[in-house]
Amino acid sequence: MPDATEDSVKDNNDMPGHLARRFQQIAVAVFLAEVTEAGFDLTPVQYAALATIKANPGLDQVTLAGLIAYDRTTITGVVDRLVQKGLAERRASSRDRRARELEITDEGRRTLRKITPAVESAQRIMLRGLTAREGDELMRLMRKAIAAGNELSRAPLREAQG
Amino acid sequence: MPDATEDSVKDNNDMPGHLARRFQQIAVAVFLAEVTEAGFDLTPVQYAALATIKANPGLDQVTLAGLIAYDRTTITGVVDRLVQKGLAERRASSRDRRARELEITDEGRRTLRKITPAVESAQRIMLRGLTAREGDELMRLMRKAIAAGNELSRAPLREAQG
DNA sequence: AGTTATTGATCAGTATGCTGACTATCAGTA
DNA sequence: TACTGATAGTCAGCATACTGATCAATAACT
Repeated sequence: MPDATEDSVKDNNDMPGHLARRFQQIAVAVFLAEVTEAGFDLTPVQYAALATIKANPGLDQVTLAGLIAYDRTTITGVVDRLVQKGLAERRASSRDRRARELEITDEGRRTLRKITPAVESAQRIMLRGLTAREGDELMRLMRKAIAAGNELSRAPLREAQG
Repeated sequence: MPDATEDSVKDNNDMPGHLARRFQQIAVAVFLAEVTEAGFDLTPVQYAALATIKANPGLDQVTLAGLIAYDRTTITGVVDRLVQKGLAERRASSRDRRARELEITDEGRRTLRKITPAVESAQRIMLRGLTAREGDELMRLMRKAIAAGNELSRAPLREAQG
C-alpha cells in the first residue's frame, strides 16, 4: 500500500512523459516481435532509416537524420549496421568531400518489401486496445504535440531541401 | 523530392511507433532541460525510480521494476546511480537474502521535493501544443493503448502486492 | 529430506540516444 | 588569398533498454 502522505508527486499515470515512455516501449517490443517472427533482424530505427534511404536515394547522413529526427551521432552507428548487413551502401560524395551519399542495395530493397507486412501488423497491434477512431485521434494528438515541441530536442525533424 | 513510386511504405507520420518515439524523445529532452535548469542532475528514469522508492519504502528491485514498468536488468544500473548520488540506499533484506530493500535517503527526499516544480513544468511543456482537453485525451488514449499492450513488452507494469 | 522449479539480482553483449569534442571540408568575406 | 564561421562525420563517454546467461536463495513438490 503506497505511502502517499504529503505527496506532491502525481501518479505515474498522470505523467505524459511516463506514458510516452511506456507506449514507445511497447511499440518497440511489438515491432521487434513481428519482424523477428517474419524472419528478419531489423530494429525500428534501422527500418526507418532504410525506408528513408530508399525514398531519397543519394542523401547524406545529416539529411537522413533530419528526415526521421535522429541525432546525427546516432545515425553513424545505425548506418554502420545497415552497411554491415548489406542493406545499404555508404559512398563518398563527389560534390562535398565531407559528406557520404547513402544508397539502398538490392538486398535492402528486397528486405524492405518482404518486411512490410510485419511492420504494418506491428502498427496495428500496438493500437489494438483502441477503436479505429481512437487510434486516429491518438496519432493526431501526438503529431500535434510533436509539431509544437519539434525544436526542443537535439534531433528535430527537418524537411528535405529541394 | 522523395521517390514514392510503387512505395508500400507509409509516411512516418502515419506510423504510431514512429510518433511514439518522437514524442518520447521530446519528452525526455524537455524533462532534462527543466531539471538541469533547476540545478539538478536526474534523468526521467531516475526520478521515477526515486519517487516510487519514496512511496513504497523497503520495496525490492523487482517490485520497483514492476511498479514503473522497467526491465529488471535496467533497474540494477539505475539504482546503482541513485545510491552513488546518495539519494537512495540498498540494503540486504532480512526476510529474503536474495532481495535488496530500497530506501530513500533524507537527501533523496529533499531532492524530490525541490525538483517537483521542474518536473511538473516539463509535463506542461511537452503538451504545450495541445489544449487542456486534448492533453487529457492524449493521456487517456495512451493509457488505454498501454493497458491493452501491457504484456507485450518484457517489462510490463505490475501492481504492488498487498 | 531431497529434488525441482522459481525467483531476485547481476552480468556480458548489443543497440539506441544523448553531450561535448574533434577533424576535415566548405562557404563567405575582408 | 587568408581568415572566420559553419557544416558533415566521427568519436569518447554516459545512460537507458533489451536478450540471454548465471548464481544464490527460496518455494514447491514428492
